[in-house]
Amino acid sequence: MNNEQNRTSGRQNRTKEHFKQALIDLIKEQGYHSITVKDIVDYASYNRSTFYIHYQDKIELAEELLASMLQGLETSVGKPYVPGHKVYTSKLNPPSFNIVSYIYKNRNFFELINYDDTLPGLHTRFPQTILKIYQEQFIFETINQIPVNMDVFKRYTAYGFYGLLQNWIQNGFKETKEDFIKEVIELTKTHIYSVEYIGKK
Amino acid sequence: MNNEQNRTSGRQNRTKEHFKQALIDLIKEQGYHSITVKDIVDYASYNRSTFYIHYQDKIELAEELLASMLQGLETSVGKPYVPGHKVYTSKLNPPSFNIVSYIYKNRNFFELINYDDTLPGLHTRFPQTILKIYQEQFIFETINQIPVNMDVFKRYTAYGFYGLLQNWIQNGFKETKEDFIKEVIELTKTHIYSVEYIGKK
DNA sequence: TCGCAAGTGTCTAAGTAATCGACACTTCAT
DNA sequence: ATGAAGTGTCGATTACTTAGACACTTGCGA
Repeated sequence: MNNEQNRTSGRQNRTKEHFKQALIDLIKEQGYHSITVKDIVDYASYNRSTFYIHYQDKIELAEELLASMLQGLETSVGKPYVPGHKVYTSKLNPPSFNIVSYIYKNRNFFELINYDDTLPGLHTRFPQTILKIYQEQFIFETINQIPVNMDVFKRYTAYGFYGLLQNWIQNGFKETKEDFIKEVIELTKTHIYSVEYIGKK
Repeated sequence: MNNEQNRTSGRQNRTKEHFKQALIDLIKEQGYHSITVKDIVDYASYNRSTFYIHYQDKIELAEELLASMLQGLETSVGKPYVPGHKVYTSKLNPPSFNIVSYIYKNRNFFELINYDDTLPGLHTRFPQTILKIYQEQFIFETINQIPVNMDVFKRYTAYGFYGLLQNWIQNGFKETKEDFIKEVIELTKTHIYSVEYIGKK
């Protein structure tokens, strides 16, 4: 809407993206803690002054990178999924499908979970975000016609799904997106036959 | 040397690199021919005018990309290799090793050989460059103590090596750099026992 | 323990890369 | 034939990036 913002936001965002990308690559190369601001600007071919125009320090960059990726993950899954008395296990539910797509699209970032000295908070906040998505996006009330504690069920399935994701990522995305999804579906079929949403009316 | 050039060349090069990277990604997404200048600047988040500051058209960008990568390949192999009466087949000769490293480092680019509608000239000029390197870098006169036509020998081994490289790239770099190199060494051992350079004095 | 190398965070003046918007084209499909 | 989309160019404007200097902190080796 504001012309001045629109005209320049592209440049600013572009620059910040380059710093983020540099941070990702450098973490893989040398680990997070040993990275200096100088390393980042050298890698991204910017002047050190430029870095401080955009970020207070390395920590702020790291936090913005993590927050933006997890935010993107959340927003990429779309609207809450309401099956409405319908068996859905013949194909992966849309939110999980979108999660897989988003992670694959940004695999360069998510590969950071393979590293020990990596983005602070990644190893805790990534699975938490998966769980949050499950909690917010799924509206089920019974599983296989049996009422269940949905809070427990969502936590269980979210972390189970996270475990599979982690394995997929750590193995370097050997399976295609489609094969991985298929694998998850097959697994799900073995113990979940239907999920139901009991509508109000 | 020139201060004014040094200060600004970083910014220019950075921008051009972004256009090159955008072109690589877009070729993989939609093929070379359907890409427009607008696609490139949109993808790289630049204004269309900026593109024309740096390049005349898409073709010039494509040619510069190809030329710079093949130039980098050539210069990365280092000095001419002179074994001097020494058996070398226990390890890969340095030039080939450097070629493998360079390709792996720039695998994002070299993956373009997997595509049909790809960078014009890539499929012909890439192997030609390998051959050129072999022709310029190797100074051998006998193989297994037998004098050979070096022109024929270099062409034969260069294209053989190229075939292995292509397979490695097309399979998504499944083998590590080290494993691939080991494989080439083992193959070489089966038919080449020694190469010699007959010095003048 | 001293001293020095390397990094941090901040600031200003200056240069220039990138932007916007408009123009006159050309293609191409409807 | 008519409009949508892309091309190539230009000039004026903007604001991003730079260089360089400053005072400070850290850490390590002599």
